[in-house]
Amino acid sequence: MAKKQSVVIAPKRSPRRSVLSDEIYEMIKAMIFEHEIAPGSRVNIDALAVELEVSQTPVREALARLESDGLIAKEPLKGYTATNLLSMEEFNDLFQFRLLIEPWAAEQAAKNIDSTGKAALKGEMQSAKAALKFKVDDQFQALTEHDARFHTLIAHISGSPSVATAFERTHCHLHLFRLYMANKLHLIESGSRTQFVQELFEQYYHSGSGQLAIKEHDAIAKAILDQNPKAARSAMHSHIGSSLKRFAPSVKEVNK
Amino acid sequence: MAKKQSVVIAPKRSPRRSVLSDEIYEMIKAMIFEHEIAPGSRVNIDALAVELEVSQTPVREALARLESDGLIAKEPLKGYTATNLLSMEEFNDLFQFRLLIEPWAAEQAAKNIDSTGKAALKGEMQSAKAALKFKVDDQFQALTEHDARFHTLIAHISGSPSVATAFERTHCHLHLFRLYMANKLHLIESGSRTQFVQELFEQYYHSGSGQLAIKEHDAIAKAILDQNPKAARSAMHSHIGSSLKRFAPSVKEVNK
DNA sequence: GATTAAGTTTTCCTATAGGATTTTAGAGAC
DNA sequence: GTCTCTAAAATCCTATAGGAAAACTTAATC
Repeated sequence: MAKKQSVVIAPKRSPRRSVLSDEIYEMIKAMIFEHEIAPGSRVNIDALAVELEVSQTPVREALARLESDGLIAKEPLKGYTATNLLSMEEFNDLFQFRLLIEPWAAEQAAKNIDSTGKAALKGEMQSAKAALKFKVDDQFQALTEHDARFHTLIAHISGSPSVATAFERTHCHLHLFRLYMANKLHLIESGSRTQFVQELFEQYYHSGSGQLAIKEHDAIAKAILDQNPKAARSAMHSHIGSSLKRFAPSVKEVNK
Repeated sequence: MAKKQSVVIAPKRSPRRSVLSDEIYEMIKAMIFEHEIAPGSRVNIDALAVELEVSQTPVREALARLESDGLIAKEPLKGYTATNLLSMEEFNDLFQFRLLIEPWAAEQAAKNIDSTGKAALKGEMQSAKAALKFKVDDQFQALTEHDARFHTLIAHISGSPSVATAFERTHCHLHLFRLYMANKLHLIESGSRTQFVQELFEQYYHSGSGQLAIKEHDAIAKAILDQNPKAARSAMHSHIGSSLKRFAPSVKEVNK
C-alpha cells in the first residue's frame, strides 16, 4: 500500500529516498498489526522516536494520520493510545458495513470490469491457491493478506473511488488480523486458554476453512469475470456472511 | 485569528482546553472551506505557520490529518496542495456513494431511533426553518450548514458507527460548499460569468429551491420520527436525487 | 486520616539550524 | 534560436534542545 510515486527517473539520480514520515507511518501501522504495540497501550512519542531512530517530527505526523485512520486515539494532553480490539458490537457493526458496501461493489465490478481488471483478479486468485500450500500459522497469515488484497481489488474494480476509499479506511482486515494475533499470543503465553485456541486453529486448518474461503472467493471472481452482476453480488453477500461466522468465535474469546 | 492559548480559564478549572494542533486543523479546514486556500494551490508550511502565529509542528500535524481526510494532497518532496474542486465524475461518484449509504442509514434510523435522537432531529428541523428567513447568500450558507448537520445526524442515529464515520470522512458537504464558493467568487471577480451565476443563484433563491430542500428534509424527518423505515429510505433516496440535480449545474459551470 | 502543597514526570509546543531535493535562471554549444 | 548543462535559490524535510502547561506523585501539615 502507499505506493510511492514510482519515480521512473531511475537513471542518473536513483536516491529516490521516500519521505520518512510515510515510512514511519507504515512501520507504526505494522507494529500495531503485530501487537508490538499492544491494544489499549499508551504510545509514547519520545520512546517511539528513539526506537525507530528518527526525530519526533515524522513520528508526530505518522500518529496524526493513524489517528484519523482510527487506529490510535488521542487524548488531549495525555497522549496517544492504541485502539482496543474490536468489541462484539464493533465487530458486528463492521460486518454490517461490509454487507452494505461490498456486495454492491462486486455487482458494479461485474458491470465495469475491463481487461486489466480481469488480469489483476486472475493474478490474485493464483496467489490465493499458492497460499493454501502453507501450514497453520503461515497459511492463516497468507490467506488474510490475500483476503485484504482481494476485497480491496474488487472495491477498486467497482469503479467508484468513494466506495473504494471508504472501504479501505475501515481497515477491516487489519482489525481482523489483530484479533487473530491476540488469540495467537494467548496461545503462547497463557496456558489457560491454550486448549480453546489450539482447538480453534486446528479446527480452522483441518476443517479446510481456508479452502472454503478460497472457494468462495473463486465464486465471486468467476461471477465478476463472467460479468454477471447479480451472481457477483450474492456470492459476495454470502461470503461475508460466512466470514463473519468464521471470525465470531475469536471475537467472543477475546472479549471474555 | 490565531487565538493565543486563551488564558480565559475563568472558572476554577475548565480543563476542556483542546490541543493547539486540533485548533489549527479546524482553522486550516475552514480556510479550505472558504477558498482562503484556493483549490489546487500550494500550501506552504512556513507561511501557514507564520500566518497562524504558531510553529511548524502543529501545522504539520494538521496537514497530515487533512491529507488522510483527502482534503489536501501531499507530493513527496514537493509539498502539500489543496485538492481540486470536484470534477463531474467525482461529483457523480460522490452522489452514488451517498445513494448507497444514506437511504440505508435513514432506514436504520427509523428502526433504531430513541427519545434523545428524536429530540435532536426535531431541534435540527427547527433550525432549518429559521435558516429559510435569510436572504440569498446567507440563506445558502445557513442551509448548507443545516444540511451537513442533518445528514450527519441521521447517519449517527442509524446506530452504525462504521457507516457514520465513513459518511463523515467523505466530507461531501465541504466539497459541495466549495463548489458554491467557487461560483460566488466567479460572480465577484469575473464579469464574464456574472450573468450565468447571478442567474443561477437568483433562480435558486426565487424558485424556492431552499424551501423545497427543507420540505424534503421534513419528509425524511417525519418518516424517521414515525419509525417508518421504508418511507424513510425512499424519502432519503429521492432527496439525494434532487440534491444532485440542484448542484449539477454548478459543477458543470466550474469544470468548464 | 484527609487535605493542601510542593516536586516530578509527561506531554505538547517552540525555535532554529542544517541537509536534501526540486525549481528556476543563466551561460555556453550546436 | 534551441538545447543542454551547471549554479543558485526556494522549498521542504529532519534533528535537536529546551520551555510551558497539565497531570501525576509524594510529602507535610492540620
